Amino acid sequence: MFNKETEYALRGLVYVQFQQMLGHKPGIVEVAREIEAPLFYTGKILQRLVKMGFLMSTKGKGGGFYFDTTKPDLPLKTVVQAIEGDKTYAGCGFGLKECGDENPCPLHEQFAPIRAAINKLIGQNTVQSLAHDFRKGGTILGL
Amino acid sequence: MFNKETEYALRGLVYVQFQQMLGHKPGIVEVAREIEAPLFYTGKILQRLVKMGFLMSTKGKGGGFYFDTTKPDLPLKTVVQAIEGDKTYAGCGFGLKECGDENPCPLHEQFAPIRAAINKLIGQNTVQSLAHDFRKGGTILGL
DNA sequence: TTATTAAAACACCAAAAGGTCTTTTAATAT
DNA sequence: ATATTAAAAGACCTTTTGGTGTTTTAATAA
Repeated sequence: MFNKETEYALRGLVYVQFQQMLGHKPGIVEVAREIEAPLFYTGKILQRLVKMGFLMSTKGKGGGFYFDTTKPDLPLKTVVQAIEGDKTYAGCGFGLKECGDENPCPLHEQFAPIRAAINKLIGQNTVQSLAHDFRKGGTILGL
Repeated sequence: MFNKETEYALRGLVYVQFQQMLGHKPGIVEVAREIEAPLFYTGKILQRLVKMGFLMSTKGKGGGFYFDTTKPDLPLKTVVQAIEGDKTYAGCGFGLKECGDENPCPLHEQFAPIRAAINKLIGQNTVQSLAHDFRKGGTILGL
């Protein structure tokens, strides 16, 4: 579905938010271990998320990653869009730029409801809502 | 949705089948032009499809690509699977190997119906059915 | 004020995806 | 037979993705 960077980013963000709910500010080593993603790559991705403004961080002792609680909840779609663009949830199955309701590819009509469902899913679910679900147990973030 | 190779392959296959319905056996140059894909890359992809047994070809004068009409219709899923595996229509949104009904990621339940719909779509539609639709007009294969 | 800690910055590397081009082989029409 | 045509084979090349590692900077606790 999504590329590796997006997958690690989503899992990492949900994990950080989950820890924040517990009053903890995790660092790169902890996040990478818990979401079972490559250590250095996870660090790079978290830092990119900070630069993109999705996440905050502090250096030094007691440092780590956390969310600005004054900001609104973060929809998955916003993160996906920022990392890999809209190719996953928009765009034609045949790769045609002109494909649309007026000028459809042979799959367009059948694909439209699926695309709409994906859009809805990643537009409505947020890092916060998923962290909340995760906290209640029954879901996993690693392996 | 799909990667470039898959997109060009699907468009190319549908175009070849469409031409076959008209009693014509197109070559690389014609296919690449009509589906508006890179010439040499299209050639490479069509040749791969021949090696994979999805398509037939003859060299020399009057040569080109065509389908073995004694074979059953070719579902898109078979082509997609052969080129890029099942990552697009199977697998977890969070990239977790263990994710499933027993051990779900936070998105699993919501994603399940979408994956099922994609599976159905590419499992039911075939190169032949799309070529038939294309022949009736109203759909495009290029741009 | 100086160790210590942890993120930021940056350099680098490997594999895969996407794409181009030339040479070889096979079919066919003359 | 041979010229012509068109696919097959294969050698490269570029960009993107995925990943690793070291050095620098900033925060804090002692």
